Amino acid sequence: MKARTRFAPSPTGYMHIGNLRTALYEYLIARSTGGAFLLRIEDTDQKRYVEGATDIIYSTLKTVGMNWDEGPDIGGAYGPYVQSERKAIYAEYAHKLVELGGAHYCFCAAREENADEEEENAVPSKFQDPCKKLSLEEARARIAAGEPYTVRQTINKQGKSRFHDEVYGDIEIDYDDLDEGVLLKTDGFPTYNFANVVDDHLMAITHVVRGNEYISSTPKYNLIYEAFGWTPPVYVHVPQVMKDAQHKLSKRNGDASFQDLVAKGYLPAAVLNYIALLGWNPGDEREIFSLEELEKAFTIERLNRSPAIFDIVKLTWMNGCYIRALTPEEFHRQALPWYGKCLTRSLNLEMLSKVLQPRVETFADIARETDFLEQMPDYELALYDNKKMKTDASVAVRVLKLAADMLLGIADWDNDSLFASLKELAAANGLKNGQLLYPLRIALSGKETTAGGATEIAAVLGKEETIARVKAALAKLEA
RNA sequence: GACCCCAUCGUCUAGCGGUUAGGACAUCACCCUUUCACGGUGGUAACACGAGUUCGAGUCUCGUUGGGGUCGCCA
Repeated sequence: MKARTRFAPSPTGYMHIGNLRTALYEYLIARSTGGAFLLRIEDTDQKRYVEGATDIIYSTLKTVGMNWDEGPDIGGAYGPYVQSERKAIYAEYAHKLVELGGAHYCFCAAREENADEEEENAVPSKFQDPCKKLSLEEARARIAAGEPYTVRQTINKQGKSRFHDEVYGDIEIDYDDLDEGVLLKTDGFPTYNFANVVDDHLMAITHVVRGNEYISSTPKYNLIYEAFGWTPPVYVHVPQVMKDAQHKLSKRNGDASFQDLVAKGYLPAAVLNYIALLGWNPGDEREIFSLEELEKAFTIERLNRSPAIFDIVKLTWMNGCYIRALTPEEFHRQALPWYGKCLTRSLNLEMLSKVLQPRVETFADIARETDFLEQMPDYELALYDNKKMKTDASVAVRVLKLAADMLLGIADWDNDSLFASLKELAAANGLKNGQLLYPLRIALSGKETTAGGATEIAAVLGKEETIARVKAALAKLEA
């Protein structure tokens, strides 16, 4: 069966990780069945609209390669794809629904935003709407007189409502537990509860994929489908992405959005790969998936029911895998802008990339790994003490003098030549490699650990700076 | 509070009545090694609890506990 799915975000700001994952599952359901994936902008709440938010949605989906077949920008047979442009459609269907008995006009005032915080009657009662008793003629007369109104869902059914969800199975909810919510607001805009039903039907959506917070209200949507005589879609409710066991991942708590992660040096493909596995697994032990591979491997059956905690540590590991899988040229190309942020000195950047690629997990690690290249840090002479390498400050003085002389004569300033020459020098003076290389690395970096060894650092720094640092180190040792 | 959902190593998960409960991240040890990484090998670590069904339960049923969600003219 060819599925038609939709990603229907509201343009309220960032692309949240949970949203992106939902979009991914929608995309995968469409692609894995040879169906269509569409984009619909749900901007029925003008108060929450954020300038530029739709551009973030477009660019995020494009960045990760989730191309849509129909949408506001490219059109399609079921447009328009922006809800604010469909206002007349909702009004038409809302009035129709009233005639069909699925809704009624309501003149009650909106409840205060900050109504008595802790309602003393702890027993919440279903909203009892007096307007339900109004005759249609009476209601229409009041509307004609200019009185503000809403269209509110009418729920007169008794007993149990049942529906099937692809992930959660059969769910049963008592009709008495359903609220008669507003479908069309005073301003003429629909609420999500109404717009999504009308649009999903009109746009021939076959699979509705959304967060499981919508499970409770699904029976209400089914009532609307029923009243119109429409067939409800296949429901695929997905569990939440959590920050920890108690809290949902949300921008409000300062949790990372997709663009935050990219800005922190994560690769879009790695982020997408990681979130795909947050609630889905292939059934075997593969973990690294490109979008194309996900399209092939994905099935709704392997979606999970329990919430998943977003683990930045594992994402970081996975990002490291993606970075190492980059060709050296591609890594270098992507690293360049990051070098620009923290390095001003003239360095052998190709060599630096070679050293860094297997050692960084995100591009943001570059700054931490290269700080000493920009400027020698202050360091203790005790750094020269190393039992395993059998070195200390006095050994350092001796070997650095030897090295300084030899370095002057090296013509091919690259890692291989440097390493070969230094090895030879060590052998000629009865030294272990480490006794020569360890102090040299300290002299060049002033750090206990560095990305790359002594000769690699020398190759990155260049001849002039290397010799200058060795001389400075000698001066410091002999002071 | 009512209703709905969830429950396997710290985390993501496999498991669909009989397993030494598997993998990945993290962690620890060792190997490799010019430090650090990468890579390799090995280790520690889980079925929330209680009944029941069954010859046999992580797997099925019920309950308890814990957590989450819904109860907006937000989506």
